[in-house]
Amino acid sequence: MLDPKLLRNETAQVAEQLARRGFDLDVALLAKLEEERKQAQLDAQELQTERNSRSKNIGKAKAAGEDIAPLLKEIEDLGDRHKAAESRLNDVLTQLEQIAMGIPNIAQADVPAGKDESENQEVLRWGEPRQFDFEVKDHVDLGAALGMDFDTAAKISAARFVTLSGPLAKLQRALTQFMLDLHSEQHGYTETYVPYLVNADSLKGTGQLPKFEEDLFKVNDGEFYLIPTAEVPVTNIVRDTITEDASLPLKFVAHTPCFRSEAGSYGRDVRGLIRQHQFEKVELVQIVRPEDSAAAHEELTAHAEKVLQMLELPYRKVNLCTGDLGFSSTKTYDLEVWLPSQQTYREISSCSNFGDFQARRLQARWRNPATGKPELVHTLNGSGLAVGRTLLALMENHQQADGSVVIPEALRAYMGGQDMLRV
RNA sequence: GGAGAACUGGCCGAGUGGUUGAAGGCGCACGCCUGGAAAGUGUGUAUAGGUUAAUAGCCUAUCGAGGGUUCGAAUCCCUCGUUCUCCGCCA
Repeated sequence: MLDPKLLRNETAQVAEQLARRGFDLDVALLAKLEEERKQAQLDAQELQTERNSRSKNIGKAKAAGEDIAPLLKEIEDLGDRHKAAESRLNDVLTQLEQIAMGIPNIAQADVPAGKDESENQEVLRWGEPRQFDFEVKDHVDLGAALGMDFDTAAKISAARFVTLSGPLAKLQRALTQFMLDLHSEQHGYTETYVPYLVNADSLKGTGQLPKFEEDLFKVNDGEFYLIPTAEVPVTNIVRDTITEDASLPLKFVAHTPCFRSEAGSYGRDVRGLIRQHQFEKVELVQIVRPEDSAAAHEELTAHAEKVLQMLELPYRKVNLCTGDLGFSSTKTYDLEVWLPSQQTYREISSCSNFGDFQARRLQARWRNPATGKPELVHTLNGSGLAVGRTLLALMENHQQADGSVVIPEALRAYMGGQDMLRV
């Protein structure tokens, strides 16, 4: 959520900023509702004040043993008037709230303007895509011989699920362990275990609700939702809390499965592991002082890049343009790994700085020693990395002519010293 | 799943319908006292919204959350949540 004061007082500038990312703010409607809100609030408060003072007087009169009947008669209709004023106020507030919850974050100044992903700005490339002297297979073909089975998963559940068995299942676990160890031991994150079913308040806090409900799996009639990313439970650790200055920054790393309905993506990436209803991800989350968030964003992205580097996977880093930027984000770097089978870079990590946007919804604050007051923190997160996509990227990039897959050096300790997945 | 008890400010804790945003204590901040400290002592010590040039003043809300009763609710009623105890079940 944007700062309501900013939205109120600087509506024109906010609208201009939002237009940059293709969001059309209804300035006139907002101004009208704001005017109504002000009047309704004034009315309600005025009646409230009167009721309070009248009631006090009745109390005094009663204590003094006077007859309070005439006093009661005087304010017969006050209650109704007050209720009416309050319900008017609530109507307006609800409308304003709905609008506010649907407004995306404002992009930082160095986010390139653009309409869609084609206008994202490449920041850097790391590693050389390997030249193969044989015909490359994609991970589905490679996986068929190594224990990756989509048909069995479809029988058990549906399309967009997978079963892994044997060495591939172990490799996925090894990747997860490797990432968790790297971030917790080398990068200063606290390993964290969180619920995979969350309530609606948590999803509102991080911005998935109310706007993106169709992307989620709903459980038990809406009592819970399956998490689409660990960002939700982990960031919500600080919901409704005031963190002491000395404790900042908070850095969490969590491994969780992620569940996405993929409504609206029918026909896209139907083959293979790229787009699944259920996948594993290691997520990095940072809660920082506002002035530190830009630096933290660079740092967090570098932590995710480190994983790709250690796994010897070529990638590029892109600064998402305004049109491709996520709803809650002020700035996002995507890391895209090279996929030989597709001869292109595909997203494997998304690292975002949300500014105070999530913090405001979460009421996540810190006590600023300079002011002594609770102020909103900044929140960030990034995949470090999406494990399923890492698995497929590793298979494809490190495949051999005979269909076996070389295990990168950094991972071998997690595979009992094994250096290759043999067919 | 069943039965019972509880939920008050940073913490502890008083308060069963009337000037209670809330006694008292602890903690914290500043001052006095002291050679310095402790003790003692004085003052202050929430969050959010509105109004405003103002983090001045004023108004409003907030005693787990949401509804209700009432002129008036921390106090009465209902629903929900959380914690604790006992029973059942269970990895």
